[in-house]
Amino acid sequence: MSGQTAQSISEKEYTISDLAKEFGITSRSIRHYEDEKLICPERRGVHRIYSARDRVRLQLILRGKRLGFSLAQIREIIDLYDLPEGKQKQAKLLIELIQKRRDALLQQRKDIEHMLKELEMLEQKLD
Amino acid sequence: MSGQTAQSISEKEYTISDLAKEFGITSRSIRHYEDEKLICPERRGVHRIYSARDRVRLQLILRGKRLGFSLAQIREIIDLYDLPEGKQKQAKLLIELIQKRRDALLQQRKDIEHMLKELEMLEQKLD
DNA sequence: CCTTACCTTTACGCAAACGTAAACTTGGTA
DNA sequence: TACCAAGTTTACGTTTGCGTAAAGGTAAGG
Repeated sequence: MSGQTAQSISEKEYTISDLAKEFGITSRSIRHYEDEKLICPERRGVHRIYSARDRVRLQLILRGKRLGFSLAQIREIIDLYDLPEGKQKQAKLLIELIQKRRDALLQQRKDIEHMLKELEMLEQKLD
Repeated sequence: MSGQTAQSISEKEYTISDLAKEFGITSRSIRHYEDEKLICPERRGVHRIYSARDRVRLQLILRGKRLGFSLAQIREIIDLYDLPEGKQKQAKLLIELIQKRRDALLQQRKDIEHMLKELEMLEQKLD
């Protein structure tokens, strides 16, 4: 076990390779996401310590990647979640962003339905 | 109108810029897909002539792109559609491929549902 | 024949997203 | 205390997916 000595449960901590292994990526990738300001773990000395919250961020990043977003786009989206709870001044701008995002996702969902049907037909053709 | 003189209807032909305009991409991209063996239009002299079938291929390519596949992956998928109607010898191998493809798509669909819900919540937060 | 609009190939350029090697620090274990 | 696995930074290399000239061929109209 790594990074688990004696701390309040549910406030888990992770090393970079903990997360790398869990999500099947390299440490290099995770550091790269940090370079690109997508995640910013605590430092204990020089070592990176990832919180449960950081882990969730990483999940969001990977989900975004699976959906074909660029890291820059993913950062935009993630930043939406981190509104200081009071800064709704730019709400209108954000709504537009969200709208666009949703349109793209709905298109993707259509694309997926299409492909699934076509794969199904292909499979039947192969009997 | 371009590339439309007097030919049997439903056997339409398209120039490269016809398709580029229709799908909102550049001719350069289409030629690039050809370089990568994703599409292979007829040549009339030196000019490319795209059939209705080619058009469909291009649609498949773009759909694949929207889904985040690489051109190489898209070629694999497209090649599945072009089985010489008799070569089901490797059917088993193909079924595996299809299975994997479907799993990835189902995962993506989940991802999209996730994101759509979260975007919905975000939007409500901004009232 | 000349212009104009569109097509062609060739080839170098570039940003994104890491891979990879080098060279060093750190913290737990023998 | 000496060691070793795992962490760190720095920096250059690689692949993918086109962009973007450069330099010219082609087809139709005037």
